Amino acid sequence: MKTIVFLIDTVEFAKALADETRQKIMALCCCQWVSVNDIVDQLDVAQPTVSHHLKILKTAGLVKSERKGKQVMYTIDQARLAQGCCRVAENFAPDQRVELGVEVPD
Amino acid sequence: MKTIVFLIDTVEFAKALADETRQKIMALCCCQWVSVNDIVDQLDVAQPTVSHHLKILKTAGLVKSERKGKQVMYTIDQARLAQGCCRVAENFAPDQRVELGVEVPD
DNA sequence: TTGACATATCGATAAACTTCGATTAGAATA
DNA sequence: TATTCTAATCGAAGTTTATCGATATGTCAA
Repeated sequence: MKTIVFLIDTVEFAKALADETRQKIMALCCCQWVSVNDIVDQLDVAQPTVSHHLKILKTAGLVKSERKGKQVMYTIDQARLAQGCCRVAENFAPDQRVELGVEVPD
Repeated sequence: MKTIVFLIDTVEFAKALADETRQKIMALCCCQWVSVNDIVDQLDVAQPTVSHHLKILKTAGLVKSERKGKQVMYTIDQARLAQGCCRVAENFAPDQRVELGVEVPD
């Protein structure tokens, strides 16, 4: 069996994170699914701008989306995001112990 | 005793990381002290450009520097970098277990 | 199928960023 | 002190990015 591992590109990862509006959007779709309009309503940003940022986040793999009727719902891909953080730490702070723990079922 | 905690600004942190040349520079000064000229010699980038990037990295707290004679030596502030990674993970992937381990002396 | 709603794409503009040559500032040495 | 070596700053040019209004696409309901 061939195992394909998608290594996160740390530059693309950092670029996706490197904007205040995008981090606000990420904060809104952390731990919940939100529509584009939900985000527009809560931030002082126009709808095309939100769509633009969501596209960047999605391309970088930081959010995932799902259409639900007329709406498109977004949420953070937490596993992917954690993976990116760990990869940056591994690359540039190898002497520190930054670990991606695994949830152990009760 | 008052404990002052400098919380990393995750936007500034990500912006500092969000450039290929800067990540190359970081790779070079990871786990070792290197001079500006060392970096210039190993990358295909002009000296003012390297100084510019080092300044951004330093302002963000990702590298520290020390003058040694004519030269200024730089190295990554690994603790700080790991802290930034953990903070991003805490903010945007709270359900994942990304941990900053503590070295235990033998 | 028509109308209303939600989101994506397009095109333009302004701001931010990267890069480099030229110059300046700082430190060691002859 | 004059010279040389190293790094920082300045100013300009080119590129990338963020933003928004206008418009197109897609989905549902009447």
